This record gives sequence, C-alpha cells and structure tokens, in this order.
Amino acid sequence: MPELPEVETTRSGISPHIHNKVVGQVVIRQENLRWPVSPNLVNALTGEKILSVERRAKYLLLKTGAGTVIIHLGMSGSLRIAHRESRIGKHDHVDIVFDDQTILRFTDPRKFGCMLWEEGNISEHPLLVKLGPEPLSDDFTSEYLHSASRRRKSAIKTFIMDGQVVVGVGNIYANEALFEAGIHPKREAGRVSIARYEKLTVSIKKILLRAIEAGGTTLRDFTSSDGQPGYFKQSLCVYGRGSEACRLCGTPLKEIRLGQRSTVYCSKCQR
DNA sequence: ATGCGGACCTGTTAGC
DNA sequence: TGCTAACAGGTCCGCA
Repeated sequence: MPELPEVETTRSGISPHIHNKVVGQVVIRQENLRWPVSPNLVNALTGEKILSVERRAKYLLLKTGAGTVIIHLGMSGSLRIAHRESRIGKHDHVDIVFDDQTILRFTDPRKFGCMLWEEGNISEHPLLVKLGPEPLSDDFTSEYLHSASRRRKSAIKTFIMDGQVVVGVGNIYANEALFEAGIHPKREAGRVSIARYEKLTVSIKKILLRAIEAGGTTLRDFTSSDGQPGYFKQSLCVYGRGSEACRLCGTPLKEIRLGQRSTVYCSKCQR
C-alpha cells in the first residue's frame, strides 16, 4: 500500500493526534511482524511522551525522551487513530493508547511491516544508516544521481528504487517518474546523461509532491489516518494501465516485469 | 561492490 | 459458482 506519499500522509495525519501526548498503555496482539515487535516496547514506551512524529524514507519515527519507535508499514500496513469504542479488526496488531484514550492503531494484513523500539542514536540504526538521500531534499540532485550511477549496469528503474541510492521511490512512482522524464525503464543507469537525470530528479520531486498534496494514491483500500481516501490514482499515467493508450501519444502501453516488479511504459515516449 | 532471486504473509483478482 | 494460480504498494538477506 504505502509509498512515500502515503507514509507522509500518515505522518501528518497522526501527528496532531499524538504529539505531546503521554502513552498510557501499549497492547500487542500480534508480535510476529517482519521482525518481532521489540519485547521491551511495552515497558519502555509506557509513560513516555511523544515529542515528535518524523519520517525517514518510509520509516515513521515516534520520538520520546527515552527512545524512538520505528514503524514501517510494509506493503499493506496502516496507522489509524482509533478510540475505545472502535471495533478491533483481525489484523489490528498493535495499539498505542494515550492518556486521553486516543489510540494509535497499527494494522497490517501481510505483516511485512515492523514496530521496533530503539534507544540509541536513531540515525545509526542498521535499518537507517545506509539509506540514500530524501528525494525531496536539496541533496537529491541530478549531479548526485549521475555520479552515483556511473558504472552501474542495472536498469534505471531498479537503480532509482534502490534505497541506498535514493529513498522513497517505490514501484508506482518509479513507473510514473520515468514516463514523465521520457526514459525507458530498462535503460542502463550508468549510461544515462546528466541532462536526462536532471529531468528525472525534477519528475520524481514533482510527482511525489503532487501525490502528497493529494493525500497519497488510492489503490484498493488505502485510506489516510483520518479515513479519507487519496485522490492521486486518477492522475497516474502508466502504473496499472498496461495495454491501455498512452496519454501522450495513444500507443498501447507495454507491461513487463523488471526485478519482479510490474513495469509499465510507452515504447514511443520513453527511450 | 554490484546484482539477482528468494523470502516474509494475506487478500484480491483473473482465469479456467 | 467454485477452485487455483498469479499478483499486489516493500525491502532485507544470502549467494553468485
């Protein structure tokens, strides 16, 4: 479900409900997520105040004075604000209950997500330390992408989806950004000119920003933390449109698999 | 160092 | 209508 815009939509959606609130209780119904929920999460987090709700890549970070909760939503995870009366669903794995009875509820049917407690310096955490720059930051430039890609044989789509290169570019937006930049997804990353990387970085930033403004992409059942669906899906140009007409030239879009991921492109507009 | 395929798990959809 | 297989937003890990 979540790509970076969905995670950012989740962050901004939950933050006002939990910022500066004190955790009264932590309820773990299912600890077998991608990694086991940290065994000391309940003891460590109870009584702590949420000082900030941050995001690094697709990780959400709930910072307290004692440590940080690291949350990843995986493919199917979501965080919602719930209340005592809210029905508990089959895949509602963790509740963080605040003193005012507000509940932050972690749901994840596929259990690819995680919820970890980290007391050390969060930026040195193994999951975060090797990550590339944020795509919306000033560090993410065509010069950076160009130099990082030299001698890289992999397809450019695989390259920009590599979290060590740049974070937050998932399958949907990788497809969309390459279409907008006019670059064939299979093109060898190391052979793309800096001018084309300039187009690509601009496209990535623009598409992610637009999606964040729209509240994320709605695919199947994504809803943001307040239950409102995102509205970006209707503006997707290629993702999910295999064999349909290119919005620019009318040519039927091609759909292939690249690194086991569905890849859609226009063979005329993307070279 | 880079690149690839497999793994994790459940729900939905496409096809017979 | 019902069963089965394929596929889905992510990304870590081990092996070549």
